[in-house]
Amino acid sequence: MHIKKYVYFCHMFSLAEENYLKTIYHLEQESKGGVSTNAIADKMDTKPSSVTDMVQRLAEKGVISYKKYKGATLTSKGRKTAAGVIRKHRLWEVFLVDKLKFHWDEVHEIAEQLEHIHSEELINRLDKYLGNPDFDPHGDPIPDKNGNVKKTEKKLLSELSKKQKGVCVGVKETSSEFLQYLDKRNITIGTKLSVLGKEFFDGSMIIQVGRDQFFISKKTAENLYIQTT
Amino acid sequence: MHIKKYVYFCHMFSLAEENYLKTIYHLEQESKGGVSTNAIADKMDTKPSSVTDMVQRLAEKGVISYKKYKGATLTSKGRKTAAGVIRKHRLWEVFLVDKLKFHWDEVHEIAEQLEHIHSEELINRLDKYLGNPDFDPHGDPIPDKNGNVKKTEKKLLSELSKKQKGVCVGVKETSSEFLQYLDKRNITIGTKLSVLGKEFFDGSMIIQVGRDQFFISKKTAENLYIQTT
DNA sequence: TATAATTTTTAGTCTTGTCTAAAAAACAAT
DNA sequence: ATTGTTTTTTAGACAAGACTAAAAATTATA
Repeated sequence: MHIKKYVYFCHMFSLAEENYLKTIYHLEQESKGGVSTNAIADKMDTKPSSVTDMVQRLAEKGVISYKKYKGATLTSKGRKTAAGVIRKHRLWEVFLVDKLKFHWDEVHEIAEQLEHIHSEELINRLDKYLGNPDFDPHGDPIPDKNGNVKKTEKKLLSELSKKQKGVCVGVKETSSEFLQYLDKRNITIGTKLSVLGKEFFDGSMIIQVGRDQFFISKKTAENLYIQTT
Repeated sequence: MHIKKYVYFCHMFSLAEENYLKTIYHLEQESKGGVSTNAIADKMDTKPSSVTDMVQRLAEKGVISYKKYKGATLTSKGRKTAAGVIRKHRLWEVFLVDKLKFHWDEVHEIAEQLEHIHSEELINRLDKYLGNPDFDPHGDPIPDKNGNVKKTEKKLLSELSKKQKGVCVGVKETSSEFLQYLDKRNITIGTKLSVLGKEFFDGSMIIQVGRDQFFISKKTAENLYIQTT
């Protein structure tokens, strides 16, 4: 429990605050309405009580709106801050893959640290140096300087039905286990694939990639973003 | 005052700890013998009492040796850790200047943040990407993976006497005021210069740079490293 | 609608890293 | 050798961010 003693006006956010904002940003997109305390705690691997505490302080700072028991929502100021952190994360990922030749399954944790480096000038120069990329190595869009993301109409592979074709444009899950699994099957951003069959009872699929055909579980299909063609 | 309750064995150092180690490393080189509490406090802009506290905890962790009232000295483990931080700092500075085209007076603060990113793989790849540089943009040597620095026989400009010549190989002071001052006089790493005259009573000098001749204060001369030729 | 289960919040504690004020040690000077 | 000054250390407090245990609010269930 924290007792508020002084009001302060600093526009810099701590590492912990930035992580909370980022998490709330992501959770907001998945589920409409306020983001619940437990959902945040789950995603951040902390306890709900810690979340309540922080969320109340963030509300005081004006970056989220929050009513007790009703969950949290980002204000426009909060959303912009969160998008800024995500922008940095994704730009650094591009740097790590394009320039330092890291593999796409190795960059997440390092980018988690780099996203908290504070320097507007740095990120602008990095952006330019990388050729103003629109997507990170996992196909996620990079927010612009104002925090805007152009949304693309992508679907989960699991939403496609038999005979539909498309291009892999991103992954939802970014764990190295999953990414390495995709590598073994030669699936990466830009890979063309088509659905040969879909099983109703377990959601599994048979897909074609190049001249290979193989089985894909529901879980896999729910973590691959496709742009249908 | 901190009470020690549990012994722990983690080999990761916090941001604050890394900064203390780095500071002690630098202070050790300037003055022989243990580094005093006040010296650390001065350099880090903290209070001596905070230093005592931290220094005692660092001693428990085995990275410095410390006797009450006698100052602190890095152990080999501590020195290696400190050199690792400095290695990262300087490699990032090279990146910022060489790749992102920052000016040498703009990189210090950003590198202060980047030096705390934890990833061995990252720094090895960065090193390679930059062409395994030996010196940072200010002429300071970059420690190798094991924390060893090859020492060069450089002198301060203030140590030279009339008619001696040399090449600027580094700066001691790295404030942007000083670096911008040097820029105005076209002095940078690699600049050849010669001492035309030296005034005894105030340590000022007349030097030649290219076809320009100008006056230089004692303070300036004490912050420029020269390799005599 | 009353009760049970779940979610969320409060209260209190802990750790790291900081601070101030005061005590103690070390150094300087008569 | 005693006194004074400086340096260093101790003691106690505070803030951020986390935790546990318990209380309160909400939601689900019968």
